[in-house]
Amino acid sequence: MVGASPNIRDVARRAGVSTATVSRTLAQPDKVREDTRQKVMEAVEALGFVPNDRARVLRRQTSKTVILLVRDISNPFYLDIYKGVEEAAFAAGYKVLMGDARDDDERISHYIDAVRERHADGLILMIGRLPARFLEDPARLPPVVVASEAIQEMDLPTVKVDNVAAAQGAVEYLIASGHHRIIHLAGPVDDYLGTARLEGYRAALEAAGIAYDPGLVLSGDFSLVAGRDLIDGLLVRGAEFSAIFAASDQMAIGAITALRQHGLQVPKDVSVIGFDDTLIASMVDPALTTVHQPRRDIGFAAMQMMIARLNGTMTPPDQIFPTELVVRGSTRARPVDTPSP
Amino acid sequence: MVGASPNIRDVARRAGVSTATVSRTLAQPDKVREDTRQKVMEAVEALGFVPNDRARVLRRQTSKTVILLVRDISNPFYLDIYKGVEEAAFAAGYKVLMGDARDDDERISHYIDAVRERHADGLILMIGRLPARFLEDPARLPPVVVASEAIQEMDLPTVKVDNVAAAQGAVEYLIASGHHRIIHLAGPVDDYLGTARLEGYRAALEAAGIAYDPGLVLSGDFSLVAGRDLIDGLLVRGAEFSAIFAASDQMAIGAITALRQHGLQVPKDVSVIGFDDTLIASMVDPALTTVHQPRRDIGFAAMQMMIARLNGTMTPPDQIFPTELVVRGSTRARPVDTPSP
DNA sequence: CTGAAAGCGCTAACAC
DNA sequence: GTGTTAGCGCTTTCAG
Repeated sequence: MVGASPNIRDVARRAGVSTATVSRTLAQPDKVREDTRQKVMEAVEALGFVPNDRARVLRRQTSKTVILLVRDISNPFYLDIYKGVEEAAFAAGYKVLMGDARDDDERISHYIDAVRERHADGLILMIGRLPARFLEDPARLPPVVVASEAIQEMDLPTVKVDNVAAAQGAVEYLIASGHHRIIHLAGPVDDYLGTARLEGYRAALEAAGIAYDPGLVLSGDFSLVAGRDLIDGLLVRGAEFSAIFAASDQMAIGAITALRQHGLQVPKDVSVIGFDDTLIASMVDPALTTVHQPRRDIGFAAMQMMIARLNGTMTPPDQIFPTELVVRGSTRARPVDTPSP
Repeated sequence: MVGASPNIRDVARRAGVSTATVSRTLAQPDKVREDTRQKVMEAVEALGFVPNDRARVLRRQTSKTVILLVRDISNPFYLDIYKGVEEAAFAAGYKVLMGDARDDDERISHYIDAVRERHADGLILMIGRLPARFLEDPARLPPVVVASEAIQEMDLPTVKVDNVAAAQGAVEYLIASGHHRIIHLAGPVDDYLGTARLEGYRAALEAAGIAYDPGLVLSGDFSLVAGRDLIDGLLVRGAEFSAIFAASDQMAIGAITALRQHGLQVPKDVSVIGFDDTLIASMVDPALTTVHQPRRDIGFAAMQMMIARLNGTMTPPDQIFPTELVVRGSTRARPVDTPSP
């Protein structure tokens, strides 16, 4: 329908100048005489010229773009991270694209290759593992920064919170409230995030002299559905417990749904703690007690680290952000004076 | 640290062939003799060569990439749309990138320009408006398909549901259950989605002989926070109503939060209907009555339409998908026999 | 089946 | 201040 879009030569011809002048006018207007600039801009406007960024990138050898690869785009946890990344990126003239790994090796490879194919200059990873081919040969990795997660087999620049301490704090709070049989809805236990929070859970138990019962630990993928199904299964099997510590708000909310379906009330019958302090945590009923993470700050710092790497400044040191337990309505003390029936 | 990545010439040199042969080996292996191919592949492997896609695109004049631009990435509604788009894209060898418009003209322009700069071949819009410069001069738009929404001023290929009928059906259900004073939490009323659902609301009222009261219609941006704050404001002002029809699940859930904070119960005191049937609708308590949209199908169809456009096949006709009212626990009949106090 | 060479659209030296 | 020219890395005729 529409004719092929104009290129820099069309503009040059129309303005009666060379392509170099057009390029200069667009990039450094002050290096061009007033009337020349005028002519060029007129031609640009008339033709609706937009420089072909592919050609520009090919020439400049940098795309000023970064890809943010997340574990599961449907977890709202990543949204504020994204915003933090974007803020830092924008300030430095970078663009951000977001990709969904869905915990799938093929997809992960796909995005890593996208960077190697020069679609982007760097990759911010929010996933817990890497396909074997990259572990074997780290030279194949483009510039990478890990945010919130960690790749256990490799020493990559990382921005995160102290997940062990955060989890331990949450579980200690439950124990201090009189709970002893505490379920842990863990993340995938084969990667950092899952194991770190599980470790915190175990540490709190140990500190309180409570024996660790593997039967109380269930592993899921941080999603609503996982939380619901795991707790449902547990209740069907007749397990007994008075509290749940979930490794994400999503799993916590899913768990509450399952508890309700079995006629149990939160926090009257079961106390529940989540992780992340996403927006929905304060909107559900009862509002969720959860571990707050400074998501925006994490994203911002990760992007800054990325920029430092890209600029060749030596690898920046890892950064650890603080967390905070936000107590809301989904937890309460277990009445100690009530004798069991 | 790592040396610059190898290019096609490095591979050619190492394999002792021309760059053309390397290119051919990678693109059409069967057009190359067995032993040549072997030599080339060995060199590729040894060097860890990944073709620079920017250069390839520059030469081929097509990027096989599509950008999906959504209104607000934090609304889970878009996730299944994205999955549908991606499925259709993958089947046809396309990649999908997702951008967040945040209802902001500058961001919208940014993404449209990204396509015009050849980062992508086409744009799937899930936003309700376009910056003026594109309305004035449609030739400036790259290949576009609109999904779920509509740009009122322009006749663009569109995939959506019948929003008027869907909204009308939901409100008729409330009326049939005995509700008369029904709040409508509308979307932005200056674009298609907001006005279409409002129109359905009005039509249902009119059909039942209920006078339209503009004071019962509140406009928000489909978000959780908007739903909560609008209903909160209403209750503070002492408004009376027995039901709410929200233009999104997010607003409905936010509304329920506000109702609770004012001591009102759902559905005992107020019935609530949402729109979209997102995952969370079935997980909250009470589960949300809502209008189901076939999100995945919408996304899939939109991408197929995009591919048809890109292939030059004439502009495909618009597509309308059916919706369905899913009745759950957040609505109930208003007891008619109870005299008002 | 393979190689030489042109060129995608742009930028950056280097001249003038 | 502006033009000429080489070339970013790849694909694709066109010869051979």
